[in-house]
Amino acid sequence: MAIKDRKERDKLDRQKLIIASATKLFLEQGYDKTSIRNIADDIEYSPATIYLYFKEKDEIFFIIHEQGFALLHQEFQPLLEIADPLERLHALGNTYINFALNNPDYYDLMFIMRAPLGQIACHDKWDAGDHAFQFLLNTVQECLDQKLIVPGDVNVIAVTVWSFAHGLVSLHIRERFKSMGIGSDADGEILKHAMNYFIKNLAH
Amino acid sequence: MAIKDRKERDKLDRQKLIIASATKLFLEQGYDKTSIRNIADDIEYSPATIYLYFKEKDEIFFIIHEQGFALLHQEFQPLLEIADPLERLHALGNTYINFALNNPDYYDLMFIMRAPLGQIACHDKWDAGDHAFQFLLNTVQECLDQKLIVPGDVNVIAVTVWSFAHGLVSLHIRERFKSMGIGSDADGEILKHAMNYFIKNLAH
Amino acid sequence: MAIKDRKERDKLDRQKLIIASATKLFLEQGYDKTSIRNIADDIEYSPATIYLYFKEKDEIFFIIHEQGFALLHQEFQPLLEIADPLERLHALGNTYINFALNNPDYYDLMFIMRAPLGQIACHDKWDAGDHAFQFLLNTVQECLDQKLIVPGDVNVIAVTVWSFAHGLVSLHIRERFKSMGIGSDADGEILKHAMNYFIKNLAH
Amino acid sequence: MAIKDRKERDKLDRQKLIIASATKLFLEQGYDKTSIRNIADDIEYSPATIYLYFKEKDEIFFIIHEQGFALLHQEFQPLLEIADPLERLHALGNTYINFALNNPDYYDLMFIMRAPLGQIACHDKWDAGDHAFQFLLNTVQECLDQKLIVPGDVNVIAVTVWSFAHGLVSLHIRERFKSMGIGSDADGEILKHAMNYFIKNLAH
DNA sequence: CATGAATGAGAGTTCATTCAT
DNA sequence: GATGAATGAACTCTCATTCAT
Repeated sequence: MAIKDRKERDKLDRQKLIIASATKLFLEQGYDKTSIRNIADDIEYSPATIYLYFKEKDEIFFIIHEQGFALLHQEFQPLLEIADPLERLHALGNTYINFALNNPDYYDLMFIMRAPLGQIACHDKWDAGDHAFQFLLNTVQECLDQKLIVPGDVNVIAVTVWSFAHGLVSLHIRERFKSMGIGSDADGEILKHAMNYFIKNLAH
Repeated sequence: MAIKDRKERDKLDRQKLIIASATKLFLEQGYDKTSIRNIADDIEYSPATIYLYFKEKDEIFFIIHEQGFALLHQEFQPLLEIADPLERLHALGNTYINFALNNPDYYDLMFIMRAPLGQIACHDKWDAGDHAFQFLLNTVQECLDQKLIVPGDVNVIAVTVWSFAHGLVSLHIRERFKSMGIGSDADGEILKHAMNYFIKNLAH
Repeated sequence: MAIKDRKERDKLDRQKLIIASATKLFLEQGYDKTSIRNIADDIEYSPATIYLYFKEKDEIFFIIHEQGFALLHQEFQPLLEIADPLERLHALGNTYINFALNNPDYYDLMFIMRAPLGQIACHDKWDAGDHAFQFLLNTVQECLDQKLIVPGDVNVIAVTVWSFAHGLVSLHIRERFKSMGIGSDADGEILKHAMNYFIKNLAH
Repeated sequence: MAIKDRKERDKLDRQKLIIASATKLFLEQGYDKTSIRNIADDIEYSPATIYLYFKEKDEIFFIIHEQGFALLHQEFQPLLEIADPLERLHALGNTYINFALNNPDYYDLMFIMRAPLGQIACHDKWDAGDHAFQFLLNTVQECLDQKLIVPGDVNVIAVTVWSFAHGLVSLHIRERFKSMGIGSDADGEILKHAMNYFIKNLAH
């Protein structure tokens, strides 16, 4: 039994090793430029070995995808302790921006990239996302209940908030602000200012 | 003369054919995965033929880009006649959304896709984009001057507006609302509602 | 009749035009890098036009080949007037070197390049070459008759002379002296010195 | 252990196979016209396989080059034992000719073919060549010291000797003697006679 | 279990050449 | 007579993937 256990543990270890390397490379170079061979070289195994643990390249990236959502979820945890829902909403926005700025490649994979993933995965994949959106919905609902924000349909408002935040960071990540010559963007300062302005409006 | 004309027309037609196919494929598969061969297969010409009309792959991308901005610019024209700046701002947002919904391929290419923004091209290419952003800036400034919106830095506000609109349509285009199970999105109705809510907030 | 004549003349003119351009490009860039399209662009005709005058690329280069031999032949003419055969032999060597240094691409095509030419051409092509070799043979024979050089078989001696001269210039043209770090070669001075030494030996 | 050894041997065998094929094709068609595909077809492997053994096309060429020089170097070894420098010089010439006649493919590659002499490679590659030339220089110098040959600058004389030998074999290899109708050349007899004559002159 | 070896498919690009007009 | 348009075949090189060992 013990032997079997160890073997399983070994197997998991190597899976983790692969994912760790893949994540590293992916975050460094992006999806397309991360090849199976790169990963194999990095972990000093042969490319064929990787196929013992994962069916195909996309499967690896599916896992990275999930990790991204796990990470985002984790970042959201401290927010639960903020009592005031409006304040919590604002913090949510800032946390979202920070996550995107600190993990642009995760963000890209999670919210921008055309998914290279098989359909089957589709359902599971978004559990984490759904969860996060629920959190947003709840917070907005609380704000509405306490009349802290301009009244409206809760779904519409949640979509508004998410869209705004996503627009901010995705234009930043894909460098459309730079193209437009919007200056102080490099440090992401303007993103915070915009978020402030947006929340101020909302709270009216 | 007539013959010459027809030939010119034919040539333009074939250019358009290539561009149309390329646009479709770029959108469907992304820039990297769209090969000259794919395009050639799609239009049922040989790969070499494409090089008779375009110097290199990037040139095709560049032209599509430009066309997209030209089209957007055109859509913006009628807005100049709206006297009230807040009303104009609202119309601008709706026009932007409509453009994105009607031309998701162009929109993707112009504002979402990561693509080799060739150095030389970079400047010219964004003239159109700059122009559009200027238009937004001016409108926001007028709104501020007439105290129609919550006061703030004009750049921050413009970025806020653009980000919101971009977030809306890009989440829609990349089907992240669907993934989230946000229902009535198919018809894009929710986008309009969100825009209404956003503008109402702005106008306080 | 006159019309027919003119047409023929026109045709020849255009052939010459093509050859002139091809020669220019060939001498500038070498055989492989000279494309039909280059030539067509240069003479401002379409590539297809060139095929009205020549069956294929090689045919053009066959003619250039012939021109090279004609040119070499021409350079040899003045030597006929040198009465002393040894002196003539020396001058022949120097002329050969000069021809190679002044027309390295012709030389390459004539004496170094693996012929890309059809077999048929083979016979005619070398008439000029034969002629030149005859001239060398005769001169050597005269030297022998007048006991001006170390005695030996006339063919062997001719081969010796030609080989030496060819070795000199071909190592120079293909830059093997440079590779060897033989310094003053750039100006070709060493070639002349070697020729002097060689002839001095021959004359014992 | 044995297994590992065999695998290594197999690997080397396949490298040799590629090199052999490449050498053959390079010679037959020239560097430019020899494609990786040609080589792959010839050895009945896929083009991609070749890249498992060599990083790029140039590397193959470079290795062939080196091997050629190693072989030539080896052939020169016995000559060191010849005490008389003039005799040694003569033997050197004959060895050079024999090397060229026995390995026309290598010779072509080493001394005739035009090929992209990659920058980095350039230095190392010619070490062997330099070495051989040094050997020639030393021998000539000894001949001069012992007053066995016509006096002159040692560099000039070495160039003279090398050029002569190179001229002989390269005209032979590229079949310019045949074209000229110089008969008994097939067996290479005339080359030896020419070498004899040349040395006799030198020794005067 | 791990891998060395291999490959088919595909990338962008260029070229000599052909043919209907 | 001249050409615009087109193409097949070729190029070097990379990649995800497979399979015998």
